[in-house]
Amino acid sequence: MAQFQSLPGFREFYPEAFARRSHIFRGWRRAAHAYGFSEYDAPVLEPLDLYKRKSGDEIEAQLFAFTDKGGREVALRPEMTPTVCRLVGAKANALKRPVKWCSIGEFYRYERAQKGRERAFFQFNCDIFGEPGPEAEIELIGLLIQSIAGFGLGPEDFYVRLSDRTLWIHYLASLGLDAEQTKSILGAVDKYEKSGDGAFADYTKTHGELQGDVKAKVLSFLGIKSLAALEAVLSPLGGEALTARLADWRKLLAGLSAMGLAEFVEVDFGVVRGLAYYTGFVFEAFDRKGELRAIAGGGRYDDLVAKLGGPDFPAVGFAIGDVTMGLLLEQRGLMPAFGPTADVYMVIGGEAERAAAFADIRALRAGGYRVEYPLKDLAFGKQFKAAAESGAKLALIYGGDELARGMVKIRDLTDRSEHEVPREKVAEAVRDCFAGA
RNA sequence: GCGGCCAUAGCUCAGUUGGUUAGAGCACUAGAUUGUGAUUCUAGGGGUCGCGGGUUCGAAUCCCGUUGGCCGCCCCA
Repeated sequence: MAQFQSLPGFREFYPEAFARRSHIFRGWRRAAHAYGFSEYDAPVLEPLDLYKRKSGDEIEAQLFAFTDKGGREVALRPEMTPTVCRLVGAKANALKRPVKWCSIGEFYRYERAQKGRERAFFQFNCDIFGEPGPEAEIELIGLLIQSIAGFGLGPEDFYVRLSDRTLWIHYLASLGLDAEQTKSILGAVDKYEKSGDGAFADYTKTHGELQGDVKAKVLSFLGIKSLAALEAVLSPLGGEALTARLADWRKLLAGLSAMGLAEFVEVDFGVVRGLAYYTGFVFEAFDRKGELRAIAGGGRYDDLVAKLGGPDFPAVGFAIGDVTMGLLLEQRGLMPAFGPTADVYMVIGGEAERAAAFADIRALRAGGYRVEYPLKDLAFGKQFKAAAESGAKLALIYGGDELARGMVKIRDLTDRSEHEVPREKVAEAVRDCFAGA
């Protein structure tokens, strides 16, 4: 038994697990590439204040935070958003807009691990800066969907729930609630799906019982699942801002629909996102069966760049976690099989033939083929077995008989056919075999 | 931070009312096999039974503690 174990919630990636992780990363990068996003990265260790500024002092309890040898208060990054806001804010005036950036990195949160949540995890972060209108949301949500659908998942597997903190705040104000009450109600809405009526306990404790009709209206608003229902509730209230906001909604939904993504998107005002810094549209992606944690979450945060010391710079972004994403792909059988993979396996007669094989092994590898061979002399039977297990299409046989005649025998492991070629034509023959496949 | 369940080989698990040197399958290594494929047969390596303490003539087994895991609560950027 190993004397040392990894820390709780931290993951080790043996080759098979690493292959799964790479598969996920590749899928994300493929999507981001297609959508024209540029990849960046930044420090894993940041000043603690960066997170306190954004989320308040309480956040420290959820962080891997400590004082470094220079007396600096630091924290392992729990998320990318504050960092990317700093990066963008520092060069805001020099960046061509819209700024479309993405990154894949590991994040750390000092929390109890449970299904779909670890203390160390990877996130794919995508953000668009510099575009205040819903055109940015169309592009970003399009990318979010592609980043999940690209693995072979369809609208029957996952969907994006779309909501709007701006409209929630408008609506609660119209019910006569002040800013503090609004904040508290949004907290309750966030919990409502899980906790039911108990979600309002915190509100009741600080602000007293909600009036019966106000509560009924909140619950009814929370249940809105379509643009038509939204308009029916809000249109009577009138007002320029509200009218403009509803126009944004129509634009967003029409855009996503025109992209052919309507089946992936559902209006759902039960979503508000826990964090208060979101300022407009918010959204979360879930598996359709509702068995897993959220796959992804995001929204607009127009005030954050300025709050962290930059200029006013509108922004909208999302993050997908690797843990839930991986669980979903495994559940649906969409993780690729893992195994050693070679294109060519060299069967070597003995020490004398090894030197000849080495020259061709190097040449084939330089040509991009994946070539394996036994490191030590093995009986032919073992070598053919190893060749089969390596997944190679071809076995090149460097035997004493063949080499004496200046030939190499090529065995196609898929159909067990064999033919001989002159040694100097091996590279060419291999190329032909793969070209014909 | 709080609660429930769990911990035996790399993996999946047996292990009798507490009783001699803790087992099986899979996986791994080697041989049968000195020129042709996933079979078969044989052998081998691998365990402080999570860790520490207690009860007992004797503990993988019973008790306490602890660490870790899974699940839930809080939280979820």
